[in-house]
Amino acid sequence: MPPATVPRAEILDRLLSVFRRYGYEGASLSRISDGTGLGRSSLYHHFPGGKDDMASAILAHTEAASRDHIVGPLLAPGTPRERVERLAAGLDAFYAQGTASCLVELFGIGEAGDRFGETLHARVSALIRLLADVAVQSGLQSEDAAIRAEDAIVAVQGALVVSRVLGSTRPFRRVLDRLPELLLGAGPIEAAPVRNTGSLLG
Amino acid sequence: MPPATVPRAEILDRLLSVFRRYGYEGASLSRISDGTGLGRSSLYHHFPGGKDDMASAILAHTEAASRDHIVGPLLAPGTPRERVERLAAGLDAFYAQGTASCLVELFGIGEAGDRFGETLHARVSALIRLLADVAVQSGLQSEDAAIRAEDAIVAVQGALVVSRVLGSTRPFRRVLDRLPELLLGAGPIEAAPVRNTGSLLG
DNA sequence: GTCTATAGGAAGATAGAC
DNA sequence: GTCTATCTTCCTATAGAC
Repeated sequence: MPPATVPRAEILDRLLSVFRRYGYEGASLSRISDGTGLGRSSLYHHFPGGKDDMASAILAHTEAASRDHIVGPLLAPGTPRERVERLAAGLDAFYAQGTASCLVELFGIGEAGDRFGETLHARVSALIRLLADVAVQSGLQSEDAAIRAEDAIVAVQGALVVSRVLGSTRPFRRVLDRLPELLLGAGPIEAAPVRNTGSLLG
Repeated sequence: MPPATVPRAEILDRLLSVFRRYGYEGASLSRISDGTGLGRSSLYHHFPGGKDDMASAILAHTEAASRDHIVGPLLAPGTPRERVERLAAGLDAFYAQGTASCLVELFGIGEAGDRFGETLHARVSALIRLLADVAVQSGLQSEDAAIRAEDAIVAVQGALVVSRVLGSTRPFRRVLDRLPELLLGAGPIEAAPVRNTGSLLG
């Protein structure tokens, strides 16, 4: 069999799916080998540092994917609402319609957390700041924007957890649908949903 | 039962903290032994089935704790708002002010997920139904109540993830503060959800 | 109930041929 | 780049004394 050269990006995609399935600690070299189709030696050829090296490469790889699916849509031209709607579509792709665990769950616990926690912290912080910028550009005040941005990330992460445990992508899809509203507030055309702001009942 | 040197409840608490620190796969018997102060043989004496047995016992143990901190406050007498406020206090205790990972992160991934996923699914589903009941009792329509209940759980789970990765309990505390509003809608007196709880990114 | 000791296997990682 | 073979370390789990 000739050397069926597998592109590095493809290897990283397969690696990520193994880590997403088993978590960092649970992803043994045997499972990684099975999941990627690469033998142990091939794995160590591509990632001399072993699992740690693989995880680092995955994080760098997902950062690139994040630029395509998340940061790009947010920075591209358009109204804030349009950009957030594109972001929602990008998140849908990035998280495989809500079936994929978030990276914090995979690399933020145990020894992996000690090793990669700071990287994840930086990534999440940067994303929150980015979302807050968009909210500010839509006219919200700085403090309100920061809170909404954090709430939006909280909702996305929580939806991934709940979707997984319930075996349904519905929570994730609902959060994505509400993302523009969560981040920017109710739009000018579609009135605020049954949000009971003036009732005197108690 | 002869006098046990360490009460079973205490053992389970220590066990849970080890699993919360390392996750299921990462919690090796050595680490469990260190974290609990029990030798290997003692552990197998208390849990003949090994790690699987320990995790099962922890899940049963947390179900009891859930009755004290979560279900109890929700079913105890009082207005829906009072009950949800008590629930928030119970969640605060249950999740150690937001510093503890949720069980879905620990036991819902990898082999542990195959083994305990159904249990977690049942637990989360039951909790969502319980929250929806309270929302209905506060006057919300059934569909709205169900959605709000799910959103509330999404927010709590997401806040735990984000709080951990940011190294700050603020997201979790903010979600608990907003929990009555999330679940029941804005109250009759304070209508504006705009709330200044401090600067972001701690 | 807890100890020491150890079995049996799987883990991560490496060496050298091709 | 991939293979087979192997090393060391750590793993879960058990046995038997006290």
